[in-house]
Amino acid sequence: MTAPGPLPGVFIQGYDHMSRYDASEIEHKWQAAWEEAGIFRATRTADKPKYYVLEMFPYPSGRIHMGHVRNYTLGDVVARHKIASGYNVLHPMGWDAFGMPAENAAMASGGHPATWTYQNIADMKAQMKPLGWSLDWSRELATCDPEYYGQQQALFIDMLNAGLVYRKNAVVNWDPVDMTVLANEQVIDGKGWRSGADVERRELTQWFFKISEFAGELLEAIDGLDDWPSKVKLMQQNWIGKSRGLQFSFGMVDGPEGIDHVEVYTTRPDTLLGASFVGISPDHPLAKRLEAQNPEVAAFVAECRKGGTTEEALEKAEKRGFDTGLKVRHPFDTSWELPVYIANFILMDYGTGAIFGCPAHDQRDFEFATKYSLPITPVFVAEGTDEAALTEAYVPMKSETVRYIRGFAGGEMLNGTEAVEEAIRFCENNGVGQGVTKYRLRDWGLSRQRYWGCPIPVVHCDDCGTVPEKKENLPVRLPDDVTFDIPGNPLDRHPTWRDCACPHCGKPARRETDTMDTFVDSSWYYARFTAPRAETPTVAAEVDYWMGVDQYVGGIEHAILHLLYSRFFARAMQITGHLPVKAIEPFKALFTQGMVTHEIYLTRAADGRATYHFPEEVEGGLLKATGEKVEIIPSAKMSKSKKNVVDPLNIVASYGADTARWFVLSDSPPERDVEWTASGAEATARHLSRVHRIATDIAAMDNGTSAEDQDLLRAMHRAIDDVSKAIESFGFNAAIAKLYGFTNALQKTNAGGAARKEATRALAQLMSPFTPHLAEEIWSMLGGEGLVSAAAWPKADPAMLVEDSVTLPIQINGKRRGEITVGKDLSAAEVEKIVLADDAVQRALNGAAPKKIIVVPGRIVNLVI
RNA sequence: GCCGGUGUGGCGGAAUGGUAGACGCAGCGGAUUCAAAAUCCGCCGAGGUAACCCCUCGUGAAGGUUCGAGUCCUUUCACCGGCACCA
Repeated sequence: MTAPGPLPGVFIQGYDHMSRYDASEIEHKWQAAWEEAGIFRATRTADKPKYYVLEMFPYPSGRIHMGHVRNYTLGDVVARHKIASGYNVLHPMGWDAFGMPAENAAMASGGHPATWTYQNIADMKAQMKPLGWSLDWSRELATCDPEYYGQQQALFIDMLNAGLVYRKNAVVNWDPVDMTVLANEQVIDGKGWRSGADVERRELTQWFFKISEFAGELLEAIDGLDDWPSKVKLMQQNWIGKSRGLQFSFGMVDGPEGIDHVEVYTTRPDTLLGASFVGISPDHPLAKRLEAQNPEVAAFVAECRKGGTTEEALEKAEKRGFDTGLKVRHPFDTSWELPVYIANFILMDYGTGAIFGCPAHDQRDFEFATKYSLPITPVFVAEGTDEAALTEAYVPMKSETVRYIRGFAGGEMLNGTEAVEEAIRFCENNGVGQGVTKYRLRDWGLSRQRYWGCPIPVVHCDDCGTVPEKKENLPVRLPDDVTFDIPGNPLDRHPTWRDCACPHCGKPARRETDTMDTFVDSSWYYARFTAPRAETPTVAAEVDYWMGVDQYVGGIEHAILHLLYSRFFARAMQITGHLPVKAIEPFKALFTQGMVTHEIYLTRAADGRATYHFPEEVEGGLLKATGEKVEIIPSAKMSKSKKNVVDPLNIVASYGADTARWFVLSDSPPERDVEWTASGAEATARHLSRVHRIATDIAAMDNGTSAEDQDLLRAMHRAIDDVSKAIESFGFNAAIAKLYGFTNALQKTNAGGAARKEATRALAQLMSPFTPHLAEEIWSMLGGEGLVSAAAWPKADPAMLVEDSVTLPIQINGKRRGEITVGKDLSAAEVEKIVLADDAVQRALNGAAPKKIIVVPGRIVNLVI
């Protein structure tokens, strides 16, 4: 990392007032003042409404980045505005502190994950404090603290007792590098989301949360999340994936012993007469039975499992099947027999793990049927066409009406949705299966074979089976004496940690050595913040008062997993008595912010290989060191490997926290990406310096009056109104634009000292959510009472927002041709008269009379000629 | 492939269906200065015009609705993001 460079004279030189803008001095001073006043400590009082603002807590990597700065500044603006607006604000901060990087660090350098993690927390906190966020640090928590994870264990036990947790054998994604299981959601392109290793499929006994039982409820409740981005809601809806279909059985002709049918699920029962084969998953019980008996099957199945789920594999891999030789009978015609294939593209986790293939109307089935020379029988054809040989599957939209040539229910002309419902009704009436609603959402596998996570508080006893630990024995602490020199789970190989007494019968027993997925930790921290030191997971009075979170702020990358898990946990905690019903949706409003991006600078070697350069190494498109021209890639996500990073510490050291805060909010709407530019940061620093100078000058003025006082005060009220509205609607870039405008007005005005001082105090207040330190400084310079951070938010006087006269543009046939200024209450008829007398209008009319005149009061006049 | 989102000056972006380009950056000109930095003032979509005026064009493209469209509708292109052998 490069050291903060010398300042390019932004606020030092040439500014020869007695007190120049020294960000560092100001920021330290006011942070100390806030600390002393304790104004950010959340208190529960009956006299004020509450407001809970929360940003997604960070992983303690040890270093904050610009994304953090933007995220926490966004939340801070909301929090500070709400404090000033008279709310008891809860704005806490903590650490998502369990997880693999700590173990990786321990493996790499031989230390202990706890040492590494707590050092990082200390470092990161030290980096965060100078940003001046209005956080209640007294509520700080770390998920790796026994104080936290002990309560998580209590919660887990309650959930276990409530039947929300269970154990089952399951095919899981095994990360061979990290030696751990990954949730389906944590497998990205067939690779582990952290290690990047190709994921294998293995069968293990795993702990699961019954989130799928809540699929319907979680889906329906999305409609009530009015203050969530519709994009996130849609992503969750798709993830939960509701489908309507028919579940039914194919009877087996000569099945292995004990297996006389194959249960399938289909969303297209209307194509039943186009069935040409039955496919089962390699993990289907029938496949397993055959695998045990037939080495050929075993080989095929093993091949499927090895092929795994990597994207290339799936892309390249043909649809492959293994003909089991078994036959099933078609439910409509028992003499019609279909072959049973084990197929590599069928997932055991979805539906029943078995399908019937209708090659005519499913491209995947079509390819499969072509490969294995299975019949391809169309069930319907496009309107106005006749049956013809197919070269690819015909898959129209379900809303499209088609002509059924092998339909068996409803009419001939139907759209897909109607046909499916008719087919389900027909099948149910004829005793062939039943209509069911299924969800794509699967249960949440939470077991991890890792050390640095919350131990699952259960005990395995030879006599009593799997029993929860007694609550009085919580927390089940992680042992300190562990090593990480070999992969795998240190808990598993610890000499004594596993040994314990059965909580039930007292005999010697073994602890569970799985720890919890870190998504568990972050699924309830929002509730824990309301009583972070309590000896129960939550405290009724506190959660009743503070929950739910009024504004949650974080990245879109958590749109599905974290947010869905949290919604599930809120329900589970309600069932187990840890949260009130009103907090069933934990996050009332969600805001997802964009990234901070930066140009990438690179030079290329002769062979075309890129070398990346830090922004500090580049000036004017040239490398400082060699003068070589650099290639510039615009607007890329900040990434250490591409070196297009800007260290917040350098920015704070060079320009101050207020500059960093202002700039990350100024240039783009918060939900969009913002590009960090050196010139933009410098311009921000210049502007803040200018504000300081203007305020210094005004503070030194006499309290005179002038004819322009009213104009300035009108501008002030206009600014109060605009900025307040912009803040409330997350238009922070717009709020900042208005603050620029108001500052310009303040600089140019000839108003008297009294009015200018009043306006400057208002400016300080309006700036305080964005640049709180400078705002305090100005406030105190101008004789503001107490801290501006604690002062009541200013209110715009409606009377001062009304202009006496308005300027109306005049359009002729929709094109602007001139303007008139008239009294605000002038009648439409009067306006018409004035418009018609206007020179530009006369010229355009050229003697003719207008066909039509539209007068929109206070807005515009349009003449049609 | 499906589902979203976004396309506006050199750049980031602003515009309840009502003056397109607020505000900022960059750039240009000027004041100040011995000079520079800093600061202040002004200009800044394209084209036409000697020029103020004024005129023409202009919000990815093509249509449409409307007195009036960046905004609404249809079609289309490009880019970004999410999802997927999901039965």
